[in-house]
This record gives sequence, structure tokens and C-alpha cells, in this order.
Amino acid sequence: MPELPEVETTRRGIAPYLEKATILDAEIRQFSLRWPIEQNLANILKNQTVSTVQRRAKYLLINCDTGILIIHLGMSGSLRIVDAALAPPPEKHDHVDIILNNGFMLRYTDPRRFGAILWTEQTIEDHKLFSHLGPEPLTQQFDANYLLTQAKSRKCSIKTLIMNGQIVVGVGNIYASESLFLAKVHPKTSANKLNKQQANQLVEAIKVILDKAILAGGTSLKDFTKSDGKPGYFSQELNVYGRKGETCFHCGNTIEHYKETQRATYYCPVCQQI
DNA sequence: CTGTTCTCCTGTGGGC
DNA sequence: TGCCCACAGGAGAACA
Repeated sequence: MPELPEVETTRRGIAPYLEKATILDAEIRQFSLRWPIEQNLANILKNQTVSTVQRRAKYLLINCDTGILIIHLGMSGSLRIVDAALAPPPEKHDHVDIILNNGFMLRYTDPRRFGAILWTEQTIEDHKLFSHLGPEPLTQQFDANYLLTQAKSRKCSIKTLIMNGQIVVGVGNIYASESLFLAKVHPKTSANKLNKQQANQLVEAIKVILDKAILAGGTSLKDFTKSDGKPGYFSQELNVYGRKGETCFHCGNTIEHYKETQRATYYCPVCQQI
């Protein structure tokens, strides 16, 4: 389940192979992802040279001559670089290969097909998937004042708020629970009841957790072409997520669990008071 | 606008 | 032991 750090790690892993390379061809074996892949995509991509690989929220943006290839990994997607001469035959869920002129190919794999591969000739700011997105969590724009301002007029819980991409992007279900634990904020706290200190702690916690995960991802980068495309940092220790009934590392009490908007939420009822 | 529910999909794991 | 089915989840779409 790629969260923002995994997407960023993927970006850093694939960028050196893609930037300045020219796309020779694309082999699309499965068009049915979250949205159908454009039928003509292989033709569009042919002879395009990649300038840069960027990330916005959890989307990867592969900038080409005449447009942008947008890739989202969804729940189970991954990208890896494969030496074209040694490429193993595609397996069941290897849906797309993008073949480069430098001897490598970019292979997209996604068992659950929640991901997306889109082509746009719009600028990202104008694209409807991006035009309403909030700031990146690791920028200065995302600070306690900003969060407080946004929270003030909202009746939803603070957990729902930080997972709302219009408020801030890139905080998925796992890191939402983890950052609320670190900030000692109860996930059910009404957004409009958040105080200054809590906002400070929460913003800090989100940044620390994402930073740490990206850093951990970097250590597995050297194996990027050999791995299955899943950087191994995800094993980083989780304090509450998935630990229902287990002991809080901080206070020793029992981690609790409930569902909100169909999503599992984990917290320590002692460390995180409303 | 806001908030909530639905939806896509398949590998995993809990329960019997 | 083996089978079956509920569950998990990112995030846009649809709906209230």
C-alpha cells in the first residue's frame, strides 16, 4: 500500500533511468486499471523524450516532450526498472512495459488494479485531478497556522481532515493513525476543536513520520532494479497501526481500534485523549 | 460547499 | 486440513 514515502522513493529510484531517455515503445497488456488506459497511449509515447520525473501527492509525473504521463500506484501498484536484455517474461500482473532507448524498461505491476496510467497535455495545475489538491506535507506551506485555519470550519474528525487531499496531500490511512499517536491527538477529535498546541504537534508529527520513511526508503534504493519494486522500508516500526489489542509502547495500555468512513483507525486511549 | 457512502480489484487471513 | 468469504485500502464519483 504505497503511501507518499514509497511513491517518493519510487520516483528517486526510477528517475535516473528515465530522465533524458527516449521512449521506443510501450507494451500495454492490460488497459483496465482504475480508469482505462488510453487506447492510443503506446503511439503517443513513441519517440517522446523524458525530461524530468516529479511527484505531486501520490502521483508520479513523467514529463515528456508533448505532455505528461501520470502514474498512480493505487493500493498494490509498483514500478521497477528492468534490463531489457534480461527482462523476465511478464507475469500475470505486469500490465505495462515502457521501453527506453538506453537498454532499460519501466515495468508497471498492479495486482488489484487500483492504480492509474494517464496521459495529459494540460499543465498539472489545470488538470482536474490536481487543481484542488492541498499543499505537500513536507513544504513550509503546511504549518500549524494553515492546519488550524482549515480545521476551524470543519465538523469532521481530525483524522478525516488530515486524510483529505484538499487540506493536505499524501497522508494515507496508516500514517494518519501513526501521526495522531505521535502528536498525542485522539483521532475522533473534532477538527474545529483542535487547539494550537495540537496543531503544532500534529504538523510536526506528520513531517517527522514522512521524512523518516523517505529516509528509510533511500537506504534500499541501491537495489531498486533488482528488487520487486517494493522498497523494504515499510517494515519500519508502527506504533499503533494494526496493533489492536496489543500493548502501547509508550504507556503499556491496550491499543484500540474502530472504523471511520470504512477505514480502520488505531489509537491508544491513554496517550491520546480527546 | 460539506460530509458520507459507494466503487473499483484480488491476495490474504480468520473462522469454521 | 481445507475451503470460503469477508476484509483491506486510495481516492474520485455519486449522492444526500
